[in-house]
Amino acid sequence: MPQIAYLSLGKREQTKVQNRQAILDAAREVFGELGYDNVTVRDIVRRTGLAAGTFYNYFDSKEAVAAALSADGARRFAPILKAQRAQATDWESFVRAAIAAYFAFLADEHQSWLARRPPDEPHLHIQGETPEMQAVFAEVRDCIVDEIARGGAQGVEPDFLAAACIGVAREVGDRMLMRRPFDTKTATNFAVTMILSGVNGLRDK
Amino acid sequence: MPQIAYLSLGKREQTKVQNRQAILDAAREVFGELGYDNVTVRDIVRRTGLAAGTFYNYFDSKEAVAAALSADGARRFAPILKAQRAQATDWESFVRAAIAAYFAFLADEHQSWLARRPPDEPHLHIQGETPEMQAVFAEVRDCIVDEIARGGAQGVEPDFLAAACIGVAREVGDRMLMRRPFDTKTATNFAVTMILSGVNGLRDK
Amino acid sequence: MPQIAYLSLGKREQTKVQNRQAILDAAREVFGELGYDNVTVRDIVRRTGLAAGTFYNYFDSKEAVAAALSADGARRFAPILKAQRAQATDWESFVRAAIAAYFAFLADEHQSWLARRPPDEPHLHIQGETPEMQAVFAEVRDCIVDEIARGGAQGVEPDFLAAACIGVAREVGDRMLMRRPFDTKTATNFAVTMILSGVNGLRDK
Amino acid sequence: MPQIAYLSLGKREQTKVQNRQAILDAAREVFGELGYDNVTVRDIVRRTGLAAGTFYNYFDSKEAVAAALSADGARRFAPILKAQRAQATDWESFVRAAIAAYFAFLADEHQSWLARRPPDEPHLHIQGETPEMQAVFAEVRDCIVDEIARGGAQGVEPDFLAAACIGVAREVGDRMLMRRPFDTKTATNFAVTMILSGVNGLRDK
DNA sequence: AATGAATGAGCCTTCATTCAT
DNA sequence: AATGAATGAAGGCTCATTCAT
Repeated sequence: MPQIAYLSLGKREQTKVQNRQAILDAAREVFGELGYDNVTVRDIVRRTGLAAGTFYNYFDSKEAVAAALSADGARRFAPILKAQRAQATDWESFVRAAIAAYFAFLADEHQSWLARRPPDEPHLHIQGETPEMQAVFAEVRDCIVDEIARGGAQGVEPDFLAAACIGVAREVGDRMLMRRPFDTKTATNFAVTMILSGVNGLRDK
Repeated sequence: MPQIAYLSLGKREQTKVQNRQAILDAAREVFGELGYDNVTVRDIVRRTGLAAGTFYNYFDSKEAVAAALSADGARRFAPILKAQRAQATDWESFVRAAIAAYFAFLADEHQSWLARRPPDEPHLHIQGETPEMQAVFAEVRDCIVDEIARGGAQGVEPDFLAAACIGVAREVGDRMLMRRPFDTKTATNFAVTMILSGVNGLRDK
Repeated sequence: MPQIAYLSLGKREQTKVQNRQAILDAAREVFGELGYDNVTVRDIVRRTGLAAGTFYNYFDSKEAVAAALSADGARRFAPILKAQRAQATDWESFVRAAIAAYFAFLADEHQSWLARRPPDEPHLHIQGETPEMQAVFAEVRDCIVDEIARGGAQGVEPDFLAAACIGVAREVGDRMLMRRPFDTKTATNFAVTMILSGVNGLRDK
Repeated sequence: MPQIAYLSLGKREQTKVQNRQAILDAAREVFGELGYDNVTVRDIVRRTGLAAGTFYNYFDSKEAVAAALSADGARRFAPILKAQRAQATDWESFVRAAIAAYFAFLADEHQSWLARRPPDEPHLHIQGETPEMQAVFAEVRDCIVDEIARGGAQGVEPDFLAAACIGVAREVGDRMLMRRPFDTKTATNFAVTMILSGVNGLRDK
């Protein structure tokens, strides 16, 4: 018997964890490749190499997997966002913090995703709308709306502003992912400047 | 017998055109209602009242219908965009023209879509990403990229700028559609101000 | 074009009717062989030679087929029962009429069923509880309950009596089917005498 | 260490017996609740709290469990039937004894089954055709056939008579179970009178 | 051309059964 | 022995597509 019991897992538990992770990984992949709506449970299990029925030992449905990925994305992103925001004292630094966090997460996510791919695979279009990215995204949105409510951009229609910020972050982020290497700094600068200047313009009006 | 022969179609051709249009209309509807990915060929055919097999006399697949709708959207949008651009003499007025055209088309499309619905229908979620809207969207993107290339926003990373413009337009546009009545003017002002100020900020840097 | 239009069916309609009948026939068979609960939709279509999906052009589910068979059984049995009852003036002749009708139907049903079988097929256990037989059965039961209520067997617990009659008819009927040739007359005599004497015994008590 | 060795079982053997019994009990329950055909091995196992695989240490399949239950039912019923028959000196008392034994067992079985249920459970349809009940039933049938063969009802077609007795017993028995409280006496009187009078009528003929 | 039934691949899900632990 | 995850064969059902009429 292992001495540090709480750290060791029996072989059974080990494969269980591995399988669960394999399913999540496979799901993340196919969601990215085919788009969430087009993915079938079979697509997911096929990629894991597991048997069809095994999937249902771990998740009830495709939706359940998506929810798990969502939660996972949010869970991993939240600390990053939080850390960045901790340093933010004003609206400007807040915007920079949030955007930077988002882009960092985005880059990291795709980096690891690319790393897992066999290098000779043709060109694979990566779709942005995976469940976890949506979750991360929602978090940023909330964060911005929150900050606007607190007066970060007084006199500006909050709904539209949040939407615009999201729009800039999303599209510039996607653009950033199309270049190698990922240059989060440039992208962040661009997006932040654009947003802050834009807001100023709106305020003056 | 029609008097203006070069405008008339034989009865055969006439129904052919009608059927084709019926399929396109039905497709537009169900794409809007169920979301492109969730729509089946059967959904489309059911709404036309045509027989299942007839569909294949006109289109090869759902994708083909989507492509046709795309083309249609672009075809209807192009003149609008062109007219707006014709008046634009500088970068500012160009941006305003393009955004205004996009929002106008957006509002019009949804307006007519809503009008076609029986008014007592429960709550119907409108899905934004119909094929034709994507096409319209792509056209705007091209237009912006084009203009940037011509020097509308010198010194600014064109890729990112186009992306940012698109992001703002798309998200603010969606937002606009959530309010009744559709207020294209406010939305346009917002988006245009945001973009122009943003670009100025980027230039100064 | 055929002259007697209302009697002719296009080839399409013809196969449609044939297929529907083929499904019903196959269903009757497998219900009899495997027992209703054990039968799958696939069992039914397999026997027809049709494709899996074709089944659903005709019926929504196994239950729907069962209902159709039920209705069919009842529809074919009702006139027989009615005709027999028409001659019945008293309780005795009514019982005889009902039992005779039931046995006649039973024999006929199995006769045609046997006829359809290839003669060299091994020995096949026929299960009595097909949906249509249940329907026929229910009709007889109603009929008896009805008659008892009208005073055919005064002083006797109607519930139990109907149950007992049904029990005798059912079991003796099954027994009859085990012999060749089917001897409905003997079986009817037996069941009727048993029931009538039994009822007399109950009355005297 | 147990004192009375020949009666005691090692702990290993003890749980073995217990598990086996747990499976049988669970099976009896679910067979009664869902109907034999609808029950899956998983249903049985779930109710025992044992692991899925454990089931197969005791039985090969659902059918094997059913067989065991059958044997069990027969084993418990046999002494009752035997005791009743011991007092029977003639055909009449034999019939009464057999029917009474059957109804008593029937009532007892369902009584205990009902008792085990939580009283507030909605409405639960009790399915009659559990394997053990079939076994008990078969025993009665054999018993009757046997007795007829011995001359209890001379001059009457034995096959049909046995069938008729079975039919009456089965249907009246089912009827009895539909009323509360179970009135075995009335049911027995009814069935016995019906059968004896019926037989007399057949003999006279 | 239009029709609409037939087709069969493929999806989701359940389940009996096995087997490594 | 007990465990419970893995397996893969079905089963119910839908759908794109074909094809005889």
